[in-house]
Amino acid sequence: MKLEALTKNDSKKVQNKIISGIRDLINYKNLEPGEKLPSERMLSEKFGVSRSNVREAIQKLEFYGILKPMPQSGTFIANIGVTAINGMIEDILELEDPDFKSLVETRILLELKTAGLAATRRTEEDLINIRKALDAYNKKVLDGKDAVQEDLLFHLAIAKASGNSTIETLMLIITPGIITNFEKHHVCDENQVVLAMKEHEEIYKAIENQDPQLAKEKMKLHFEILYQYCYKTQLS
Amino acid sequence: MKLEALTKNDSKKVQNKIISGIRDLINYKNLEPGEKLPSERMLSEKFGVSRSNVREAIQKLEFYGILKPMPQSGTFIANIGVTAINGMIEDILELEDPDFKSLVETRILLELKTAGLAATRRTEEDLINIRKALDAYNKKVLDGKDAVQEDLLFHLAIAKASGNSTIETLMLIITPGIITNFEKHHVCDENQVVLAMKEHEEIYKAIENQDPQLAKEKMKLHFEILYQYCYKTQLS
DNA sequence: AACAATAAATTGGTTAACCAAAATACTTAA
DNA sequence: TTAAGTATTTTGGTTAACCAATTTATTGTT
Repeated sequence: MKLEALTKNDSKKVQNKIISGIRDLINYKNLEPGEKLPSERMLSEKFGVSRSNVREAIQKLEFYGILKPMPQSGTFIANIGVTAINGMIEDILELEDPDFKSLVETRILLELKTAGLAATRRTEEDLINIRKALDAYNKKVLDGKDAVQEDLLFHLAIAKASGNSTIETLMLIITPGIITNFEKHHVCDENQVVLAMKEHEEIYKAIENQDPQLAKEKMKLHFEILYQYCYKTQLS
Repeated sequence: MKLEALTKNDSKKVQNKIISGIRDLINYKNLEPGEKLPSERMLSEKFGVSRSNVREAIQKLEFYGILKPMPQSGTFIANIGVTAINGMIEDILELEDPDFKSLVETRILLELKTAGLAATRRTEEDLINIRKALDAYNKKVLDGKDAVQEDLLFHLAIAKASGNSTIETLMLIITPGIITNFEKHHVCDENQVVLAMKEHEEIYKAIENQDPQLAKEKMKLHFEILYQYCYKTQLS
């Protein structure tokens, strides 16, 4: 058996090792919320890894809001308590790559919400942006070209119009996974792509007329086929 | 006027500059999906920033699934098309820090879903974990101590039982913002904390009995007060 | 001309030294 | 003893050199 490098795999292992090490430190030393983590140099020495590895792990935990590095001062533990940090890190370590089904399920959940919210809160500017995205999609489809991206941008425009920055962020996070899985599963056939133009138009109209209930319904209709593809049952 | 350092602010500006620079590169050079980005060294020189700055920006875009660094080979652009990348980066650059309202709105959306899904899909092991979290919360409350963290862990246990890894990830992402804003707004008073024990119990029972509709209803009830605090209207 | 072998250049990852701001320890003056 | 001032240490951030895997270019052989 060859001694392979497996650099990418290793690097993830190293990062998880550091993250769990930080968790243990917080537990063992019982660091209070708002306290400082040991310095990056100490951590790299303690865990036997490079300082850049430590910095990467810290950046990841920073993304999840657990740590906050302060220049020339130290990295501070978020003021959310030891118990929460333990639970969160435990979950973060176990996080697996999202499967297509869970992506779709989540996307539909978010999209139905954004459709309703956008209908309620959309500004005139939002409307213009959605219209632009819609036209771009139609043009691509009528030219017989692939329009997966334009489709996504139409939906992201609605997300932005929802006035909920958190949902918008979450939509962005799941979007790449959606696109790559779409292409992998060959979800979009010719009929659906053309049908979607009409569905999009109806969604747009509902948002324009500020009818949340209708916008939600039309969005649900729009996702019916995709949902059935994943779950073999109707979208309730 | 003093020439202040503003290191933290600057570093964000630098990162955005790099990210938009990368976007422009992709547009201008019209890099096809799956192609390589210019090397980190070239980018750092082109943008007049350090290579570590470039690496950080790349790591951020990696998180959003737009870039994928390959050791000793290059950083590859996700196979999601130029248009989608443009739209996504545009949004990422404009992303603002989540406000409390949007956090709560999103949390309720996710929690109602996880409650229903957990009721349908929970395993025996899930049930045990939820029970544990529930007991931990009760103990803290009965001891008259703060139990915000234990509360969150109860809800995260339900999220895990939902069997939807994507939603679980999203819950984790919004959790720190929730906790810090909770403390800022002093949302939890004594009455609610005690009342929550009963509500939690009912949610648990519904999940145990695999009654999705009831679980969702009980969860909605559980969030009623918080929602009214944010929006001054009833949770529809 | 085509292909295999080899050498050079390029790549992301890693390491270690350095920087300026910040925190701490120490000294000094009242 | 206390408070102010100063020197030292510690900190995250930055830089540049280095590493090994990879890719590309070159050379050599048939």
